Amino acid sequence: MRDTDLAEIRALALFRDIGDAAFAALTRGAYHQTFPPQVNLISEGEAADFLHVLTDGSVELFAGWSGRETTMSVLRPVSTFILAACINDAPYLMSARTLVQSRIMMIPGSDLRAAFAADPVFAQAIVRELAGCYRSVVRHAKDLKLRASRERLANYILRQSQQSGDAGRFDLPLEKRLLASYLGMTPENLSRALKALRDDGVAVDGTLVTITDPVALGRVARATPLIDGPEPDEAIR
Amino acid sequence: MRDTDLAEIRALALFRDIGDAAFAALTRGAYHQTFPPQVNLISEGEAADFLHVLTDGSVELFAGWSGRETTMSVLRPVSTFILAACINDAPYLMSARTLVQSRIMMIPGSDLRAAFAADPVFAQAIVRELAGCYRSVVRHAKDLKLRASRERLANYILRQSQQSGDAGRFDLPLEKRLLASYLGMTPENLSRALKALRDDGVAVDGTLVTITDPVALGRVARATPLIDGPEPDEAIR
DNA sequence: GTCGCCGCATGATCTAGGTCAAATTCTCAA
DNA sequence: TTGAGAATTTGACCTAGATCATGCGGCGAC
Repeated sequence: MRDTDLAEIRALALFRDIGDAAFAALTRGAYHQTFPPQVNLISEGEAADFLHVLTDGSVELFAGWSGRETTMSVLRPVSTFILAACINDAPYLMSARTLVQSRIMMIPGSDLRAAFAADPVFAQAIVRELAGCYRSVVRHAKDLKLRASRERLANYILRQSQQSGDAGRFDLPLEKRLLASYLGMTPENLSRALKALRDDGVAVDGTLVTITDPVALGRVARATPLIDGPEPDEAIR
Repeated sequence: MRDTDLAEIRALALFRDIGDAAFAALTRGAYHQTFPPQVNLISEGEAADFLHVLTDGSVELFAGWSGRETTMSVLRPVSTFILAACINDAPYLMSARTLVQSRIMMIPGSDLRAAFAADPVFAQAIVRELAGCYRSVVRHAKDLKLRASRERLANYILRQSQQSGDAGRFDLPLEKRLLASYLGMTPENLSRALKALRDDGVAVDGTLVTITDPVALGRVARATPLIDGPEPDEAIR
């Protein structure tokens, strides 16, 4: 593995404070690979063999049932995924695929569990990461159960705008059909909802979203930190 | 705290394998209290001060937004809750209230974090517990996003039946309005959905549910371990 | 008992959002 | 540049499930 890659990974909250020995043991057996777009990295139901760390690109976590499929999360660098399955040595509950060309480090689950047992500082970092993932899904579930689709969209736009520097203007970081799936609606309905939000201070041109009236949009969204953050999480950003 | 209580708690997966010193440190500052029904234990947004362990009774985790409210989970003994908020020292994302008279042990967050740092075995147990909670919410989210309400109900009935010894007959462990909220539907619609399932092998009389035709019900439910378990989790059981 | 409340069921109606189909725009490779 | 296929939009329509209103039945307070 390249030293520059290692340095970048070392800077992750998950690895920042652990001992050099533990870090070396973790990365010794690890792969760091580049994948083309649309590559299936893992499929739900399979055994969890590797902790994945996305260092560059974009990865979709999704799940399917009975011919249907839904986007659970879209990850940006630098994030870890499927930590929970890996820790518990359980089958994945979600599948993962690259959306664009992506670099991903894969750490063998056995190494992960060994390092976890050997280094208390690493254990602490793992727990923080896991707790963050947990809270992120809880937010997603609350969003789905408590809000109508237009409200979810309005809040998504506000969150996204804030994460892009709060300039009131940003590019959607994913295809609209995936955003629709993430928000729990159909692409058709997302299209209509975006048009409907014109009256509430949102202008859309292709992937460029502009918030023309933050107050009006805020009235629709009624954002709350208990659903919309801020908190470091692995949801779409 | 009574010795019998302590023994029971000690037997929890979370505490089973930790050292006596760590366990003593954890329980020294802990309370073990009995609460009447319908008592608010915690409210979302508040700071997380205590890890809660339900030792007897039943507790509802719920969340609200903008005048709406939804049941996220209903806990049975013995379960821990709000571990994630406590570990991260972050605000609760969910509120909790007793449904019936309940006994709950509360361990100060500071003690929890101290024990976590001091005892690697405890740290490992915490991570397992957290990973289980995470996977439980992911299942809930998949259930909500991938299934129609009747399908969710059919699967709930199958899960519940299995957890009650698979006799094909069990008592609903919660009020129907709470079940409806947990399943993401209105009480009216739950009532109709239960009636509709008569054609698919389910008979309901009050809180008593009887599966008269497991094959037919299975055809509707199309259960999968990737949503419906089995896995120790903190969802309704 | 019986009064009043609450959980639940049922019917009538409404609507958010899904489905289907067709037109339009975008992407990208030849 | 051009053409094929995909993404998106738009319109027409439909349905799952919400809402509203009413009635029933159990249960606790008095």
